[in-house]
Amino acid sequence: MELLPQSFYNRDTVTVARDLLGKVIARRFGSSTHFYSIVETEAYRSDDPACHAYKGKTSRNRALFGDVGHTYVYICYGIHSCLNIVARDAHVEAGGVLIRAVLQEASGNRIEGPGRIGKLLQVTPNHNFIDVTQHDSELFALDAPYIDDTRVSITPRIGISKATDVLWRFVVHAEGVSDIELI
DNA sequence: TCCGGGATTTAA
DNA sequence: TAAATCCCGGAA
Repeated sequence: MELLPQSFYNRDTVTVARDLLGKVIARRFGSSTHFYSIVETEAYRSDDPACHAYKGKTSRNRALFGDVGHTYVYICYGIHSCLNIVARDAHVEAGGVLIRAVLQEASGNRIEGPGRIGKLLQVTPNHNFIDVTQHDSELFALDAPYIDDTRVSITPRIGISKATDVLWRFVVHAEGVSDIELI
């Protein structure tokens, strides 16, 4: 499998969130590497009140302003480390895609919830600024076939109180399951 | 130094 | 549906 190039992330954050579905996150643990395909994402842009970067750069969110294709990890509710990949085009100052659910390739298990993913991948705020376009990084992302629209639900983002109208959450479901059952 | 927000989780 | 949870950024 091929690494996703930096140009993949240098597009509108919402587009990248959509296109990241089905792509593979690889986590290197010493000599072994584990692979997870992404099945749920949300987009956050600095022109969006729900984004951490909405009020400008701070020491917590500064990774969102950094190079695209790098990680942004933040702590939520004091305990959960949540993983994002920085992605934006030139229209915004900052932006990233939150990884909300993955499929563990080895077992086929679906892991839902950004906090659980942080735990599973053992990421911490020390894992900010990791370049996921580099094969030797602890975390990197690989290309995979595009997931057809018929298998994707598009919904408002969850867990937030601002900008709940935009449809910036993308969820992959199995074939043959209707959107209505899932939303 | 201190206060409170917070892109969650879990249990009932 | 509601309560627990607690670190850390940002302001004072």
